[in-house]
Amino acid sequence: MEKHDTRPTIQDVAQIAGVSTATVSRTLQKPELVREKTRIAVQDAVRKTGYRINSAAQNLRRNRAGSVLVIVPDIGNTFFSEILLGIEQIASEAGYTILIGDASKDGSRTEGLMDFLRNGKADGALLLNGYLPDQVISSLPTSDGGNIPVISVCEAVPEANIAHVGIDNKAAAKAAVDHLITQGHQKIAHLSGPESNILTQLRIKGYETAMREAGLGDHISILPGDFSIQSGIDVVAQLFDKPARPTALFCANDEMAMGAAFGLTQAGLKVPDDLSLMGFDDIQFARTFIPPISTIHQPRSEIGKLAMHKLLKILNGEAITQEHSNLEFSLIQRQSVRKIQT
Amino acid sequence: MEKHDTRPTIQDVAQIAGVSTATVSRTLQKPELVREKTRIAVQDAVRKTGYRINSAAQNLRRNRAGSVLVIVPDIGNTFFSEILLGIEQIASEAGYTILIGDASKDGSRTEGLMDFLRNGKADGALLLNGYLPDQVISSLPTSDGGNIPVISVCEAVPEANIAHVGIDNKAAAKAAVDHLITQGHQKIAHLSGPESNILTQLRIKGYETAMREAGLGDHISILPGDFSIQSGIDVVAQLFDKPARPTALFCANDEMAMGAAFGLTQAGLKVPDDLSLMGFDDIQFARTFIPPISTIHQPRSEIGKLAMHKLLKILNGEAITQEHSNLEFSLIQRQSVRKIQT
DNA sequence: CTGAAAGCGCTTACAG
DNA sequence: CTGAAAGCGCTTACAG
Repeated sequence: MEKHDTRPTIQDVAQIAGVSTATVSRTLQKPELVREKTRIAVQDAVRKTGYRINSAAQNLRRNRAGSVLVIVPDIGNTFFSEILLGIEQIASEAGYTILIGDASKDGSRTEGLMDFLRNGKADGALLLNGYLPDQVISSLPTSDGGNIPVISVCEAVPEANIAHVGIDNKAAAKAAVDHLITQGHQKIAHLSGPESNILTQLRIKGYETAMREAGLGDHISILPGDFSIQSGIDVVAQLFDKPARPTALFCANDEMAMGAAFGLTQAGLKVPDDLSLMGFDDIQFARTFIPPISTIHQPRSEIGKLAMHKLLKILNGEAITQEHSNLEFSLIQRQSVRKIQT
Repeated sequence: MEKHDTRPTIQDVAQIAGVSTATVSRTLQKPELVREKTRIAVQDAVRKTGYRINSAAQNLRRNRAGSVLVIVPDIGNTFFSEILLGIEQIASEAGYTILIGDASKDGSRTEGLMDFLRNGKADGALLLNGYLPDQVISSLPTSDGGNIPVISVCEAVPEANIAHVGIDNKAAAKAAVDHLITQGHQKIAHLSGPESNILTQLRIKGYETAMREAGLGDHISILPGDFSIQSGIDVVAQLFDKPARPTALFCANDEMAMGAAFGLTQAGLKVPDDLSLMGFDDIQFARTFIPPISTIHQPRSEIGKLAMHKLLKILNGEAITQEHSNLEFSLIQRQSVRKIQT
């Protein structure tokens, strides 16, 4: 059993292969530069010694970290895991490692996590939490191309000059509400996310647009939530307060829709008989919830992959920041919406 | 806006402070070794230059990676996120960074991920997936204390000489079944995890023990599942095949319990009226599922913290491997189990 | 196609 | 309490 500090180095390989360390390095990094015979000798020596590159040395020499930081608001939220998987796949193909930082919901840890960039522990960052103060941005190191190697995912960072990957949230919210309207609903309320959140604002806009275009402006009713299951449970009481109780509730995410269904059940009401529910995101549990939740599907894996691809381009000095990409969402009809005869 | 390759180094700080790089390093690492006046001068220079340590250089010099690998079978599984949070908290306090590797359910990627250890990209590993072939273990570098810096979490790795943190799964499964028995159930079936899984085996043992001790050995009925929601849905058909349909089903995890509830609902049956359900793990969604799932709670955050603490000890050469620690579980009664009059 | 040599940014044993 | 110097393990421009 070899000791930690006894790992074979490039020196050992060079000695055994009878070449210089430069040749070993070349064989490993750019084999096409090395004569076949030499290459084979080196590869044999690598095998014989069990040599593995020392990443710290390589990174120091290459002036990079070999890793990218992914900041999520909450690791415990299933919405992010598929995005992470997409990111990780592309990153590892490119030889990058992923550092996952949980920024806690209030975003207060974001700044601390950004030290990873400043310390050179990460070469770039993917922000899934829509939070990045201007002063933090300006303190960040830039990539070779002179760009800030940071990309916002799903939640755009308002005003920041960074690239973004997500979906058209306003259009998606409108599609959700349009669906409810198509099913005959008119009194449609909206359970929104936290006020300051950019997604909240876009989804509210989509809701309002759909309602107005259908001549339902008078029925617009926005109830404040915070994306948590609990705020879905809590909204049920408010629903009863209304003089004209809505027949449908469009929730800004699936968790709140599930919470609302739970609260309704506790109050002796049923979904969709007593209230139709639309969610947003299509998280894993929405499909087998009772009843299964109709929702907006986001292509999470694709979003993660595209975001990482873009970041790689910036790191290679190929791309410019500031570009926004929206991927296709889709409407998933399940059993939480009932058709109303009109 | 400074360029990436223009970050201030310890040299710059030394020059401005009028001291040697050694003194700067000491001020940063062991301030008590430096005279106050000197220390202040250095700290001023650090502030003035905006100096941040270069981790790659530090790690190279210290012959460590400064990070630990956490292997999870599936990032998308909410069960792991709280464990991860616990791990991350302790790790970051100790100045370690976390690399999360998704091993995919079949464990086939585990070996690839172990290259992080061999490459020196990680100093140790936390295994949440119960898989580590012997030959991999013997190829791993050891820590200063001569121990293998790997700890299994939740799922013990059979036969491997590595430390472990989790709960007493057999006792927990027995407690779950005892609860069902206390509620008057006799025909209690068990939906198990995948056969080869160590947790599956322990939970089956707990189930069998509880049944036998209650004189219910004849009612033992083990249905094979795989921890997925789908296998919970699929089990419903098998339930109907039985000559004497069970009145309760103990599921080896919450996802399968939720799947079973879903399948039952689709078949026009209700939980707990037609079948009582017990889950295991107490994942986030169990509490607000309809009906809320009775289950076994695992102290996930504590498990993560303890595991990371142990790993740190091994990395510091303080602890020995091979030690097993079980934390307290608890039985959570919710509404998926009905009391049977006897 | 290959090697000698410099250097990436730190840390630390040694000497004073 | 502080500094000069060696060295961690790589990569690469330069020369041949």
